Amino acid sequence: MSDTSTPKLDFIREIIADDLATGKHATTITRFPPEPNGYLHIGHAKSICLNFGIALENAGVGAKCHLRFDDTNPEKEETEYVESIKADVKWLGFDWGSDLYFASDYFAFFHDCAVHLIKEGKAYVETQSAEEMRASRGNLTTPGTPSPGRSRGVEENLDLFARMKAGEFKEGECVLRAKIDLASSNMNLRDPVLYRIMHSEHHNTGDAWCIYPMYDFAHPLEDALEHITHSLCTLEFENHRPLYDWFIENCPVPSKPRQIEFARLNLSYTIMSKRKLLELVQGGHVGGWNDPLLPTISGMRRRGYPPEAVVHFCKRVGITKFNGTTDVALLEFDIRDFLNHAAPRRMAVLDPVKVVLENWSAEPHATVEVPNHPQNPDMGDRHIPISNEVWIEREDFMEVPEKKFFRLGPDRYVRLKGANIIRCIGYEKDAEGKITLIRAELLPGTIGVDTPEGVVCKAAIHWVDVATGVDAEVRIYDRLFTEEDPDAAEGGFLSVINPDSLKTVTARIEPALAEVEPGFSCQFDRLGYFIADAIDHAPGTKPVFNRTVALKDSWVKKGGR
RNA sequence: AGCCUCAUAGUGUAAUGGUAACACCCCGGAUUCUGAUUCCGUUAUUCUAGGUUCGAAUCCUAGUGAGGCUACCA
Repeated sequence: MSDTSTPKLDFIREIIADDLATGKHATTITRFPPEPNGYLHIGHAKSICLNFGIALENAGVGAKCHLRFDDTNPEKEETEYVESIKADVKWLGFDWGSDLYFASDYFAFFHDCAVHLIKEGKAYVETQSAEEMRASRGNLTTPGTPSPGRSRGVEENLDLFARMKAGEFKEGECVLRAKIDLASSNMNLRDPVLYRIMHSEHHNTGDAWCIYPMYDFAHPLEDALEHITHSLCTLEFENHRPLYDWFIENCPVPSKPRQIEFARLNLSYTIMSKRKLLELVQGGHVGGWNDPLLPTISGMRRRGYPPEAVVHFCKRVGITKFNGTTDVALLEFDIRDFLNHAAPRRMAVLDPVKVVLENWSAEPHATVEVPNHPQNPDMGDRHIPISNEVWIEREDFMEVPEKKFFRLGPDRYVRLKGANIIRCIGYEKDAEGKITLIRAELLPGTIGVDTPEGVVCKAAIHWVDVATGVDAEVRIYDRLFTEEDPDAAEGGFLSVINPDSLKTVTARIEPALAEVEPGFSCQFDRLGYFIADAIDHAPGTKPVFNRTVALKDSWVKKGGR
C-alpha cells in the first residue's frame, strides 16, 4: 500500500506501525476501558477516537478495539453508567462489535494470579491498617520499612488469603500486597495492594465476591487476557507502567501488552473532572448528566453537536505527551463548520418588537418562499405565512443608528429575509423610552429581486409573522462551568456558576420550526451561530430549543484574552 | 526533597540532523437576502546556557518552568 499523501502519525501510531512492520505483532488490538462510575465527557471522546480510530485505520490487518468496563470497585459503579457509555460510544460512530467485556468477568482469573504470586513468594497478606501501611511505606525521600506480615510463610499466606475470600474478615482488616521493593523511588512499587475486602454488592457479580482487585493489579491482567497489543492510557499512569510490566512478567498471562501514555484533553473554561461533574449532578445544579450545560457526550448530543464534528476535533488536537490546554475555540470551529453545512436555516425572534406594515394591501400575499440553506439548493424551500404584522428582533432597530449599523432605523430600509424590503416610517415608545411599535411600509415587488435603484438596503433580518408565529421555549446556554472565570469568587467550583446565564426565554419562531423532529438542528441566528436543537419533545407538543454555540464575541472575549 | 514525564506563534499540532509549517483564534479587506458562510491578506513561534556537528527545534549536559507520584480510587 503506497500512499503518497501519508497522513502524519502521532507517536503512538508510529509505534504501532513499527510493530506491524517489524512483525512484532500481526495485528493491533486496543481497548477503551472506562470505569462505569459516571457519564463520559469530551475528554473520553479523545480516548475513544484514539483507540477505535487506530482499530479502524488498521482494519486491513484485522485490528480491533475492545470496549471494556473496568468495574473493579463495586462501591462506585452502576448499570446506568454502563448503558450510557455504550450509547455515547455508538453516538460517536464507533462499534465494538462482539468485543464487549467486563473486568468483573475475570475475577476468577485475577484470583488465580494472586494465588500464583503468593506461591511464588511474591505476595503476602497484610494485617496492618491503612494508616499503619501509609506510615511504613515511607515517603518520597525515605524508604519504607517492612511490616511483620512481609516475612510470613507461603502456606500461612495462602490460608489467610483463602479466608479473606471466604469472608472471614471485616473490611479493612487485611489486604493482599505484592512483595516488590519497599525502597523504590517509585512509590507504586512499594508493595502495592492487590486485593482489598469489600462486602458490597457488585453491579455485575452481585455478592459472589467480597475481595476485589485493585486497578494496578487487574488492568494489566485484563489487557493480557484480551490480547491487547497496545494499552493506551493517560499521563497520570506513567509511574504505574513499571508495576504494569511487573504483573505481566510475574503472572501466568497469555500475552504481553504494552502500556503507552498520552496527554489527556484539557479544554479552556471547561470542567472535565468526573468528581466535580458528579457533584454538579448530585447537587441538583444541573438537570442531569445529559444537561446541555455539561461537557458530557450526552450533553453535547442534546446541544445538537454533530458527532462527526466532535470526532474531527479529537483528530485535530492530536496525540502527544504535552500537557497543555486546548482552546475551546478549536472545538467550536468544528461544531460550526459541520453545522454550517448540515443545518437547515430557520428564523426566530427572541426579543420581539412588533412591526406594522401600513401598506400591506399594496402587495397582498399569504406566504413567502424561503430557501432552507443559503448555499445548498438541494435542501429545498419552505413556505411561511406573512401578514401585515411581524415580529422583529429588538436589536435590529436603532432609534439613532450608529455608523456601520445596517439594519432598521427611522426612515431606513431593511429586508425581511425572504420577503419584501421595508422602510421604517415611524415608531412608538413607552414612558421608559423602550420601543413598543414600529410602523413601516413595504416596497411592492421586492421579493426575490435585488435591491431597487435608489434604495439603500444592506441587510436582511429575521422576522416572524404575528398571526401565525409559534412560541417556543428557548434556553440560552453560555459556557457556565468554568474554573478560570476571572469574575468567579474564590472558593469551591460552585462559585463559578453564573446563575444569570441559565435563561429561558419565550421566542417567536416560524411555524416550520414547530414541526421539526427531535434531534433536529438548525441555525436561526443572524449574527453568529445560533443552533437550535429540538430536544425531547413529544410529537404534537412544542419543541424546546437550546442555543448551543455561543456567538463569536459574546463569550470568549469575556474570558479575557 | 527524591523519582518519572513534558517544553515549537495567543491555542493545539507538524517538521524524525538540512529553507520552521498547518489549523484555530485575533485583526484588515472583498463578496453576501444570515454582520454567517466563502475568498484574499496581516501579525506572531523553537524555554535558557553550554556542548557535539559543515549544519541542531531535533543529539548530549546543566539550569528553568509545568505536570505526575507518598489511595484498601480508576
